[in-house]
Amino acid sequence: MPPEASIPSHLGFAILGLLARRQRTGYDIAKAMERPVGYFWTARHSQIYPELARLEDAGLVRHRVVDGAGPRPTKRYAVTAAGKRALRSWVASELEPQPVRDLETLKLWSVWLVAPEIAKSFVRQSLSAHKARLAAYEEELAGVDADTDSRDPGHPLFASRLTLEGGVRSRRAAVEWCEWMLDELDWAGDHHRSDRHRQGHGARRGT
Amino acid sequence: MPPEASIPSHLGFAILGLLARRQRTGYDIAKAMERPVGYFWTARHSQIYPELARLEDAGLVRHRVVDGAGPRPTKRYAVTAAGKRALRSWVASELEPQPVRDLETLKLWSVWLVAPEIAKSFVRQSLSAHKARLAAYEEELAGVDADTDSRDPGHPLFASRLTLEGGVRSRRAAVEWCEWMLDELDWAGDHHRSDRHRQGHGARRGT
DNA sequence: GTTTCATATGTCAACATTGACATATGCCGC
DNA sequence: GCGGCATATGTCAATGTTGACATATGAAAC
Repeated sequence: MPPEASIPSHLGFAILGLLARRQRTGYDIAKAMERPVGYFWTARHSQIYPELARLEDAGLVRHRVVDGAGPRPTKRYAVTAAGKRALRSWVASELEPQPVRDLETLKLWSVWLVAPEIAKSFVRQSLSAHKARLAAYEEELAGVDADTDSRDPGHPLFASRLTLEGGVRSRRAAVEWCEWMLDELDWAGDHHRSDRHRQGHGARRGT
Repeated sequence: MPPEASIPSHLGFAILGLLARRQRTGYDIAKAMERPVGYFWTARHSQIYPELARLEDAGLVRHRVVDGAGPRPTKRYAVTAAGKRALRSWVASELEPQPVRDLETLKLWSVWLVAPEIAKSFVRQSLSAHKARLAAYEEELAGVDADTDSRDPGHPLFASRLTLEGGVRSRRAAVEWCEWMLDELDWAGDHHRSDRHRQGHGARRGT
């Protein structure tokens, strides 16, 4: 029996999710954390290798040494039956609210401090980032969508299709939002200039 | 001159953004990190108090002791001129790509492992959370929108309006996405069953 | 009257995450 | 043949973040 299997961290479940689809080396996992898993969860290799060791201690994954190019033995990991059970029960568990950390919105929240022109250049940066991500999602979704396996709710591609669809929808909304903000800033900039020249500085408050 | 002002952390800028709108105690900041700033950035008081001390060391905020109900002296913080400059230049700086950490999508990505019925209950949980958040955003936006200050690009409420509009749009997209997923799961669940039992089945709607 | 809640500030251990350092091989282009 | 890149796994110090512990007062609910 493996040591008592403590509940893995979020990263642990991200790794189990990858290994449940197919076996991988730690290096493969690190690459997947850029794309496509990196679209919603990221980690560096320096976090992945220790986490794999912890998962193995808990009996949720195991490895076999294979041929490879590194200076150390290359290890290929696979999920165990216990690992798959842990993953399944995590998916079925209540979705706890997660801390939000959105740097883009945080910056935008203080955008009233800078001139409308600078605000517009900020929004344009956001817009192009969202557009690029949208294009990536759409391309990947087209590939998944063409595969008939993506209609089978028991196939990994089914889940890939759901997540990609969400990505496309949220990025489309973000692109439209940025375009709306540019309109607002255009109008506000003009308006502001017109009655810019004198008004008192009263005590302002905001929420 | 204060000690050399190192660049504050993201949390530091969140706090500066709050104090740039008006003075607050550490406790007030902690409450604001639930709502409305908590909509895009969160922190506990155990993180806020040390950060305020660091910001003060860097000369970006200062405090005055006021009457209060706590066991220790109550401190009211305000942003300094240097703090406002730091915040402004951060807003104008390039938007660095941020690590994504989306637990909801991470779970969904492994949803192929569970029965469609369980998947549906997961999506229903998401849906109700998104709907609740959407309602909160809409209510807050209605209040901000009614204030004419929210049209002035130099007023905090202008920035509040932009961020809330983004919140409304993204949550609306999320609600529609969840409803789309429920449709997909309905159809896929039926399809799955009918395949197994060799029964005929009707048409489905488009992607 | 007593429990509970909001006010109010702090510390600390544990865990999560990043970025730098460390290492060695094979392949490709120049 | 040499530089750069992909393969491949690891450690470590520093920073970010959480959850628990600690404390005291006034007001409202029961």
